Amino acid sequence: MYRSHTCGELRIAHVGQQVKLAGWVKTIRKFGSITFIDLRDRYGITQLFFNEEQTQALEQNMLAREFVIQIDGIVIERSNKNPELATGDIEIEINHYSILNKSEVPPFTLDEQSDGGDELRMKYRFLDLRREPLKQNLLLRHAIGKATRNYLDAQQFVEIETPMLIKSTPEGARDFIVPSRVHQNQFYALPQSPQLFKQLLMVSGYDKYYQIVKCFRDEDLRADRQPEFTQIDCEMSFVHQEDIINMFEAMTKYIFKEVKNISFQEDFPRMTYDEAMQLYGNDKPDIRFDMTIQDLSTLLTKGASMPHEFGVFLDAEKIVAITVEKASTYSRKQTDELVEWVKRPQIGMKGMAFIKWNTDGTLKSSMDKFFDESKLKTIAEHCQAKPDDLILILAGEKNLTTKAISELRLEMGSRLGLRDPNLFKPLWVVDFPLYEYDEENKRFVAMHHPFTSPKEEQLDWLNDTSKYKDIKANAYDLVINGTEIGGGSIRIFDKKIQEKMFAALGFSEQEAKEKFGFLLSAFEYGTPPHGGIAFGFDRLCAVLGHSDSIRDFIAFPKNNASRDMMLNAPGEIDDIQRKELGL
RNA sequence: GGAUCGGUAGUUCAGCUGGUUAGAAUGCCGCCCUGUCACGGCGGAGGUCGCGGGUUCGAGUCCCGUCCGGUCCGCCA
Repeated sequence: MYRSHTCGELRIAHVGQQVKLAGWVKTIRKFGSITFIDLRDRYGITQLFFNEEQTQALEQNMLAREFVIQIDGIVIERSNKNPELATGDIEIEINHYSILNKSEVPPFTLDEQSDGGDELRMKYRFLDLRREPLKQNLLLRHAIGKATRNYLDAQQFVEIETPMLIKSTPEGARDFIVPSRVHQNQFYALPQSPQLFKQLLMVSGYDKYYQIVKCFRDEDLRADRQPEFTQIDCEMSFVHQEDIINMFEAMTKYIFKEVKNISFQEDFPRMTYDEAMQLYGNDKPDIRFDMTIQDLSTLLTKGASMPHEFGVFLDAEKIVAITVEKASTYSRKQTDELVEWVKRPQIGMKGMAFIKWNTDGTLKSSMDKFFDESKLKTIAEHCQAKPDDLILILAGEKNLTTKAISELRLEMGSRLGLRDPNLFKPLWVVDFPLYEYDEENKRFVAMHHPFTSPKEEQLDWLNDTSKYKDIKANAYDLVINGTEIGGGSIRIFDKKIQEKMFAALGFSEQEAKEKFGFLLSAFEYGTPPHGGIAFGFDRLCAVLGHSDSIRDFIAFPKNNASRDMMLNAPGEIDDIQRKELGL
């Protein structure tokens, strides 16, 4: 027996017991003839006490950080207790210890706050995972997964696995491709999601399905995007949008309660896509703070109600503003800095105008040459500003300006500390457009995916290209704190409508049959009405863990360039493999 | 595909307008220390300044190229 207890469980009540512990040497603190060692395992830290005799024995053995040791000894009460530590009331007086394995000096410290850089810690991920914060993240992930399974199991969902080696499909993200050895010059694709399989399972009659499942997308990465990621993938039959939203709102509440002991008393608010875009410039609004966007286009563009000669506004397609409360004291330096911020290439604005409504009632702006004080006041009032507020105004091309004001709003929220990570503000965004126009390829593409059903009352509009941009879908996203946590839709279950959808997306009948024939075929054998949702499991973990980066919640993540720094993958394959695969 | 920031001791970083022998902290090694828990004190070792080229009397510092990493845009139904 290597151990009788873990390093996290001994308490004052164990005093006097003979115990065996095993773990890693975290720190060694030597005081002449006595020594303290913090022994660590995943359950916690227990202090070991080496008396004079044992300390002398230690010196001969060269114990060092991260050695794996086993000890036996007696639990004693500490004379100096450490309230910071769960086991801080006791320590183990050593009778005997043995080194189970030695360790090189780790390349970075494995404390709460490591001294190592990202690159190094990724390379030695197995060491980084010994650190408390990452351990907590993985335990949180486990707890969320467990709560999810508990909830769905109680609701009679069945977890069913779907294949990883499937067929490449058009639309959507780029597929990861796996060459087939048996069938030379043919390729499998790894699933971007089990979308089609879960729909087929509905046809098969498994009316409540879920799976916590890996998905793969061969696109460039971000802090919140990995090439392989995990979804909580769900689908239900005989449901309307309302049923899905209720079911998974309850699941979300259950997870928060189980994992964070946070109760949401009220229903999650709902907002249409159009409202979200108008008020927040964004389909995943962070509603922890207001600072909603005011549209000044009708007031200030060419031919609009207020006459003026400010060319930037006259030439603009769209003029929008946000009101930053109690920020009228912003200095010239601070506003200049904000102007530079919006001019960065990532934002891409040419400039920014602002109005300060001072506490003495006067108004000062960057456009004083063009607007007298009464006009400034009209604009400010239009923005629902009050004295002591600062109004930031952006003008330009419609899409760019919308995106920029949305980013500016989030930036101001961050700067003013309005994005409290301990506050969770979920909402549903509903009524997404069915189609989105792809400027590059001059055609409509499915905003969600090609199996999403249009609003029933707009079904006829599928026959009229001019109405495509206005068709809304039975699609919904769950957003928490500005992060898209989940998204889904009620699916098309009628073969004719599905064919029409494929046609609208520019597939020929031949192509549709080739790519999705099995689905169309299944639609001929009794498909129930169905819909579902998929949650980004990694993102959910990150949000609950108060982090922006999903990497911290994945045991072995990839870096920004899709590389596994520890394995140094991807790598070359040898000629024999290459030949076998016909590459 | 693009923008941007970075690469100097094991590690995290400083190193100004180019100028003696490239520093700090931490880690590591040695000595001292009986109540620490970020222990403390004293001493020591440790560097091809990512790589290649160029400018210069002289390059960690300036220029060009390249590789690697971070963040973001495009992309991600």
